[in-house]
Order: sequence, then structure tokens, then C-alpha cells
Amino acid sequence: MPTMADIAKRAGVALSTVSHTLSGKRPVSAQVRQRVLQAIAELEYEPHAVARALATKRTRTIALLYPALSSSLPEPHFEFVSGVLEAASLRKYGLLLWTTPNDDQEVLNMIQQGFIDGLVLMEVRLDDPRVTMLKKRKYPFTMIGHCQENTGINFVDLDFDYALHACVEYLAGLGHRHVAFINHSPRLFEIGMGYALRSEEAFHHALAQWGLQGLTCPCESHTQAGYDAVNDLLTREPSLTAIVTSNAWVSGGVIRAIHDRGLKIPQDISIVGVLSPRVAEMTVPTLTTIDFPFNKMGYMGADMLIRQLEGETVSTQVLLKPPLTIRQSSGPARDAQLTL
Amino acid sequence: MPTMADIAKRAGVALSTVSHTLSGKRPVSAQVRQRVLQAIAELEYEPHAVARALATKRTRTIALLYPALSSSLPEPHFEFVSGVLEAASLRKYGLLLWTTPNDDQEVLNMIQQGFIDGLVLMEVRLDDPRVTMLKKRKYPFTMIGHCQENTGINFVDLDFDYALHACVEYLAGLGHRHVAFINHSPRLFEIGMGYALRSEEAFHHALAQWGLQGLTCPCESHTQAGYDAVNDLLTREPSLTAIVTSNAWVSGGVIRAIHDRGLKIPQDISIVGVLSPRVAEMTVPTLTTIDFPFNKMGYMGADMLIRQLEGETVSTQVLLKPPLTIRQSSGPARDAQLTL
DNA sequence: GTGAAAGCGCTAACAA
DNA sequence: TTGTTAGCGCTTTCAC
Repeated sequence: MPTMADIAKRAGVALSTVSHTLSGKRPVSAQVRQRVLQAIAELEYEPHAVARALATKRTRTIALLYPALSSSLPEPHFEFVSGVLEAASLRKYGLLLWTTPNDDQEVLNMIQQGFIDGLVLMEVRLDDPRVTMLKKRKYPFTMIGHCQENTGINFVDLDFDYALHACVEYLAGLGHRHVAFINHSPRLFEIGMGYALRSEEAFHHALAQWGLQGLTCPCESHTQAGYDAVNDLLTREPSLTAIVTSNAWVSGGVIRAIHDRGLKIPQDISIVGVLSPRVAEMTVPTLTTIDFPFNKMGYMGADMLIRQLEGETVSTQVLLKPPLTIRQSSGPARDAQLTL
Repeated sequence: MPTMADIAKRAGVALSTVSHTLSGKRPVSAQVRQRVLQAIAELEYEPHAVARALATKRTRTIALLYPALSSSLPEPHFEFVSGVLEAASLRKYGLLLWTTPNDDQEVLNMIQQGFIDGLVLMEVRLDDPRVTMLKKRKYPFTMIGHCQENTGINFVDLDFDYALHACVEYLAGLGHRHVAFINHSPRLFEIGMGYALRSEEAFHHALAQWGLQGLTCPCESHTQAGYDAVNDLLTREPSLTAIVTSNAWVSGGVIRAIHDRGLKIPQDISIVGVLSPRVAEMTVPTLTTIDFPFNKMGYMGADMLIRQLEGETVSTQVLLKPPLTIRQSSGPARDAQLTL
């Protein structure tokens, strides 16, 4: 692999001249530029990014701190990644994917010292140790999600309060009186995962506001758990006519359980989700959802970070309120006539 | 941020001693080691990975060359990524996600010169320009998928020949005589994407071998396209009793189309897929599939690469033959009695 | 067992 | 407009 010195020698110029024709940070005569460019072409020279990074202290690489791939937590939402990747690529940044193996953040975080310019966090807890540490070290980062305390931190999140209210309002409008919410796994509550807790609270608020009866249950992230949850809910509350969920992995099980009990969707039970449209379109029937803008959130998270790194001192805290898309899984409550 | 020099000064030793107590590449007396370690702790020193990389020519980072996120190609399989990430993390490698924007591989590939030790390719074409280039430059890489010509390249792939044969054999055994195959988007055929072409060919082979009637159609990767494909197929061949697909994004549409025509799954039409079990479990009914081992393939691809980088001169070309898992979407052909 | 010093390939003063 | 040179923070010879 040729180095800059090789180019300089071949073009008969100083090393710094090569550097400057490449960076354009100082004028170079057409003649010299020509010779340098030719030497570069002939030797198929490519600048060594690591050496450049050492000299400039910038790598043009950001990392997405991807949650542990352990079995104790549900597989997080991959759809964020494509958004992050898109934003990074567009601005010519590299994207490093990281995992936090054992909650031993300190270690892993700094193990790549100098390799990345900033960090995008996802699966953020209300009180997130990573955030505490990053703030302390003044390390540049943004979040997909948000904490309890967010002063000075740029983030993008779904407005779960809005989302659950929208779902409940919609169902109330259809005459539903008894609605259930299938939330995420208990483990997520234990560790204070923002979206799980906020959804739960918002659902209860919304119920109260619309004067509905409701019940909730946590649920592991796989179809069988969704299946079991439905059976559990219908046993606890036989007059249930609607189910809300924000857990993508369980939706298949929910539909199947309803079928297996001889009930029809949406005639007997309506389903409304806070889910990716992609998942919503995959099931039969398709699901009415607040369209979870994974890709957009990933994109914004990364874009905000890069702006931050490039010196734009933007301060942005975004709560997205995507629309409710009505599909096949929802309709008037079966007992709507009676209760009106 | 403290550097090694700071540690050396504080511990009252030479810089090289600090380096060696860290790397263990030369004996250090207990006393000195103690002092160094203490200084490191006190200053919260973390080695600077970029500097180390420049000195050692190794970054302990690999990249996954993720296909373009353009709209002209279907969104590739994210599930590979988690497998790759798992393998990398386990061996303490970083994972960089890359995109190839405009087929202008040369550019992007070398733009990060020195930042990564090796590459994992996915969405491999039978005659892939990236492979040509990497071979020429003797750049370390492995593939998830494989080309026409693979001498000297380590790869892992699904055995599509086996997979399609297994599907057809299974259906033949259930008395199906007329079976269709919904493949990937036409664009993938145009560019010679391995799995699309191999599946197509294998399906035809299998039909011939079992003496079945069949037809195939390419299909864009979204549910509506799947819906349309089914209607198209059933118009072309009304006596169809089974559909095979390897396109995860269309499965929802396939099921819905069958429903909407007043047909029952599996009584009237059986569906068999070459899909991720995760997708197969999500639909109602659940789908009988050759369980596509995305995660495993990602893991193996990365693991092979890392072994290669660490000097193990393994030569591995793996074709996986995962089992057929029978779920709810398949059963005896409706006209089985007649044809037997 | 430890220290001194020469790189790794680049950027960016500082000179000319 | 161009050349010279001192770092960036580490690893690794080569001496002692």
C-alpha cells in the first residue's frame, strides 16, 4: 500500500503538498495538482483513514449502542438501525454497531477510545446509567428514546402519551367500553425502560379520561406469550372488546388466540397497535396502528448527532406523533348498541 | 484524556513499561505493575484505540457490507446483522455497517482504508464485482451467500437447492400436483442475485423430479405484491393447491389473497416457505417453512472472517440444510384422492 | 526487568 | 504557492 510519502516522491513534491491537494485546505497550482493526482492514480493510492484520524482526532464514524443480545431482553427494534445507517451514509459517516454485554458499560464504552466521534443510544431507560456516564465525560451523544431528566440532551422519541391516548380515544369512539393493553416484558419494567413505563401510564390516563374499563398485562416478546396473554385477559374480563398492544412480536399470537376462541376480528374483538406498519401489514387481518416511525427516528437520532459533531449547536428534543392508520383489525364494539 | 505518557510519568516509569504491563508482552515486576495499574486507575486512563491501530495495523473491527438502502432493491435481511454482531462481540471485535451507495464500490470500499481488518459480504451476486475487486486486492473477506466461482473464498449459505427440493418433496407427498413458486423481485434476477436464481432453478428441478405441474412468478417485496401474485397465479392455474415462497415480505399478502378468494388454508391451498421462523410464527395461520437460519449464517460468516484474521487458515464453504418445520399452513391436497 | 527512541501515515503549524 | 518539521498516542525494537 502506497503512502503519502510515495506519492510525494513520485510527483516530485513535498508531502504536505500532497496532503493539501487532497484536502484543498490551501491553494495548489494546477501543474502540481495534476502531477499529484496522476501519481495517486498510478499508484492506486488511498489515504489511510487511521493515520488521518490520529492526526485530526476525528474519525467520521459514529456508533449505535445496540442493546445486549442476551436472552433476558427481547430483541430490540432493528428497524431503527436502517434509519441510523441511512443518515450516517448520507453524511458520509461510518456506523459502528456496539453491544453492551453485561451492563458493564464502562468497559465496553471506552474500549474503542478514539474510534468514534459520537454515540446514538437506543432502548433508553428512565434513569439510564449510560447517560449519566456520557454526560459526566461530556461525550457527544443523542438518544432514540428519552430519560426522566433530559436537559441538554438531544433526542427523538415517539410520544407514547399521545399514542396510547389516540388508540383509546379511537376505540372509545367506536363504542368500546372494556379494553386491554398488552405491554412489554416484565423485565423491561424492572429496569425502567422508558417506552414500557410511559405506555402503561398513558394507557391508564386515557382510560380514565374516556371513562373506560381496562386492564393491562406485561408480556414476553414472542407469539406464544401473546397467545397466553389474550387467554388470560379474556378470562379476567370476558366482556373485553378491544386489545391494544405495542409489542410487535406478540401480535401473531394475539390474533391466533382470538381465532381459537371462536371470536372474530374485528366483529368481536378489535385490535389496535403501536407498531411498525411493516408488521401491521403482515398479519391477517392487517392491524390498525399508530405507525411507529422506526426508520425516521433512527434517521433523526443519527442526523442530530452528526449536526452536533459538525458544530451546529442545535438543541432538539422531538416527540413524534404519527397518525393512526385504520386497517382491518378494528371496528365498532360488539355491544356498542347496548352501551350507548 | 490522559495518555500513556501521563501514566508513565505518574508511575515514575518509562512509557514502554506502561505499554508492556498493559499488553503483557514482556515481564514486569509486581511492584512496577502495581504502580502502573494504580496510576491508570487514578487517571481513569483508557488506551487510545486509533493510536494503537496505527502502530499495529490491526483495528479489531470488521465491516458488514450492507446493500444499498435504495428503493430499487428490497430491504435486505436484517436478521443477518444480529448474527454478525453476536459473533463480533463475542470475539471482541467491533462491527462497522457499510452501504454501497451507487454500485460505485471502489470508492466507498477503500474510503475507510485501514479502519477495518476484514469484510463480510451479503446479498452476493453470482458474478459479484465486489468479490472480483476484493480478491484482486487480497483483502480478507467472507460471504453470506456465494458466487458462481468460489475457489479460495470462505462462505456460508443456505442450500437453496436442498431447500426447494425439500418443499416440493413434502408437497408431493401430500398429494399436491400443481404448485407455484413466488420468488423475489425481478430486479434481483436482473442483477444475478444468487438466492433468487438458485431458488428458481431448484424449484424447476424439483418439479421435474417429482413429476409435478408448476409455475413461478417473481414478486416485489411487499404484501400487496404478494396479494397480486396469488391472484395472478390462481388465474393462470385454477387447479393450484400449493404455493411456495422464499420472500418474507409477501407472506401476509399471500394469505390475505387466498382468504379473499374464499379459499381456506390449508384445506384448499397449502403454503410452504423458506423463511425466518420469526415471520412464520407471526402470521395466522403459522407457516410451514424451511427455517431460514439468518442468525446462524450471520454468526458463521463473521466467525469465519475473524478466524481468518487471526491466522487460522481454515477453508470453509458451508451450505446449510435446515429442517422443514411443519406448521398450520400445509396439508393434503384438496384433490389428493382424485389424483391418487 | 526497564528505558530510550524510532516509527505507524497523516495533518497542520511554521518557514521560506 | 511550496517545503520542513513537529506532533497525534501507541507498539516495538534495541540497548542497558
